[in-house]
Amino acid sequence: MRKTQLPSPASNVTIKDVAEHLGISHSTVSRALADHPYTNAQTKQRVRQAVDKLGYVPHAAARGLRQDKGTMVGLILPELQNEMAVVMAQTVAANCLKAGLQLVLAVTGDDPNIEYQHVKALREARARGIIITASPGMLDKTVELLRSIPTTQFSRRHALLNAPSVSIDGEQGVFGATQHLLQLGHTRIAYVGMDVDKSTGAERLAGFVKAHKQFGSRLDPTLQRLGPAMADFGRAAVSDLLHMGKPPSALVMGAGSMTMGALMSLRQAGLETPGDISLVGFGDPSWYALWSPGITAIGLPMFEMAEATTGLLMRQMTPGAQGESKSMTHIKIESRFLVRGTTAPVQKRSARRRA
Amino acid sequence: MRKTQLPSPASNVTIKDVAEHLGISHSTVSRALADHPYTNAQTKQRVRQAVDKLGYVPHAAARGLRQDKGTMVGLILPELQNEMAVVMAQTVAANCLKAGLQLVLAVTGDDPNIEYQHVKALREARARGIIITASPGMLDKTVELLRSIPTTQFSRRHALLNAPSVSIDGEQGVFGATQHLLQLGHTRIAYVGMDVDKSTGAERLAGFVKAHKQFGSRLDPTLQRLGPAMADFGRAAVSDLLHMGKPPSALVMGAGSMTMGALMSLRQAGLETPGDISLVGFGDPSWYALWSPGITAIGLPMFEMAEATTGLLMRQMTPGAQGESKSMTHIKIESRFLVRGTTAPVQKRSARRRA
DNA sequence: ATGAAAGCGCTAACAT
DNA sequence: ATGTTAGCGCTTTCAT
Repeated sequence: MRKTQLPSPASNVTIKDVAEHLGISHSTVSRALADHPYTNAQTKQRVRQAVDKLGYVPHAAARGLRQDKGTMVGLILPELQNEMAVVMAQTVAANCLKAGLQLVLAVTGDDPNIEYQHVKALREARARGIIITASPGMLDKTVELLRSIPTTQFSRRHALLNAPSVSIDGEQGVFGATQHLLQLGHTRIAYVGMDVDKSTGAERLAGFVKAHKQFGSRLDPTLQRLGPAMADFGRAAVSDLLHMGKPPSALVMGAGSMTMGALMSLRQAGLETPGDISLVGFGDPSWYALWSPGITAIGLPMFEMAEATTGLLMRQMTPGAQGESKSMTHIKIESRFLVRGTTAPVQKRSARRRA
Repeated sequence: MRKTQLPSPASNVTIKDVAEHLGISHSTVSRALADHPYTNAQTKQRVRQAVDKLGYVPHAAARGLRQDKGTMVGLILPELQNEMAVVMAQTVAANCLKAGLQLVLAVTGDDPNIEYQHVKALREARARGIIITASPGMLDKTVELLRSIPTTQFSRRHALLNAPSVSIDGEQGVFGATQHLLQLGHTRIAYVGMDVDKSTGAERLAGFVKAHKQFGSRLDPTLQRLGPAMADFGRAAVSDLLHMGKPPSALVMGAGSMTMGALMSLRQAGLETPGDISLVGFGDPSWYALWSPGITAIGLPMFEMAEATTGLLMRQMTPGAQGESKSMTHIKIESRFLVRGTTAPVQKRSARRRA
């Protein structure tokens, strides 16, 4: 079977082929393509035509080898399930586009080995920068690798990694939510959130504790349920809470996925908010507002966070700001407490159990 | 300021440095690292140690140049707002990880120029494969470029691009929903969906029309509202529909984002489902089931679709299956109709307007 | 304004 | 089992 002569498929056309076709040297072609200052305008024209005609496609690897830098930016996240992750991806994608870079998305599932693998690949590709939500058990070698790449931490902050960060003020957020409930007269408030091995988990729990202390309210350890950030854990934890001898009259959720689970559990138990129990959700997916009677929530300024993170990374990637001059920036963004319909003053009779 | 001698930062250590350090040839190092069959085990050991000690990091571009292939797979989507996009990204990410490839995520906003830019960059990087939801106005040069890369189309299908595809059977889905409503006695059913310039938009509308024809029900053109796949369009369209002299008694939504908008509009108008009006949503985000009374919906087997798409791409990327032997595969996946609480038999009095 | 030539870091013959 | 050598396609001096 003879090869058809379509210009596009199997294009191994190089800069030399173009040069030969035009009877000029390949370095002239290179210059023309790069819009080099001292290049004949007419030559440029001819080169562009030849390029089109022959279907020449530059070889990124060759260029990357010469210039010792790649064209990508890495975004390393534990998962994509929450809205925040999606907003991050969108924002970084938009900025990459503007900068002519490619976004490499990596999902770790919080597995330190997978995390290492991604960072390594990015480093090998001479990635321009990395935005990462560090896994709790990040490997030393990963940290080391990261030190040689402009890095910005997002959401979680690793103790040993000396890179700027952007995170939510989870303590303030949960504190506000708890305070709100306390002021509403609730005394048995439960907190369902993430394990303290994640910095975010620890902070949010701290906010819960702090609010109780500050209001002189007694803290019942059995009302705190910590686990993985998954809907199912939230569901199970809330179910369990509802079956206690003295169930809580209010719920503060410490993660978006868990809020989903809480809703499932409540629905299954046939309980209503805020009639039977008050609820403060975490995060603010658009449907929270739609839910009747509207879910009271710890709202995250997602776009603001994403922009801040991307901005921090871009700054590091710009030649000027690098080196010794970079003062470490750690941005903490406050959540906005959104009072809607799922919280109300404590009822006389406690929440009834079952449907 | 003298440079500290940490092995990691500013690592320009090459394979030659490692060789020199060990007093051997650089090709031996290369072989050791590549686990070449005829290599002394002890040498391998020493090489690995030296690599660790010197902080050598392979240069992906150099390797890529030699082997004329990159390490990435592109996922090109119009947006990330819907759950399907997230599931796709997750699935592709998981498969890339297994294959040791990197996922490059590109968001086009359905802009043909941006789309071209992304495809071009991927082609230049010698990407291993691409999964794409083609924009309605895809440029010819984009199509041409795509022909030289293993490509799989997802969701939408471009007429001129000769690549396998996976898509939802939108016609079947909307047909089923409409039929359901028709059988419930509804005669004034509105359809709010995407413009017909997208293949998906055209198909879904076709399902709506087909159901009416098949059931001998009259089709009122004023009950069809087509526009961009955005929540706001859905909201506006439904509001408008509700203010008609003779408003519809049921709504079939042709896009997930629009369903969100419809819910907003209904809430704003103070109407209840299914009491005042019946509603069939599109897609099936997890909160549909939670919504009381549960949103009746055209459910998409998202994981199945994502797996099928990825599988199709992987097959093309494997040496064996390429070339003339590839019979074009177009997979059409049926939606699952989920009857929940927002649809009911038509009421005697039509939906009242306003709150 | 253009050509000639060197070399980026790696792999893969080809020797030995 | 290891060393030598030749490029991969490009950018970039250095000449001219």
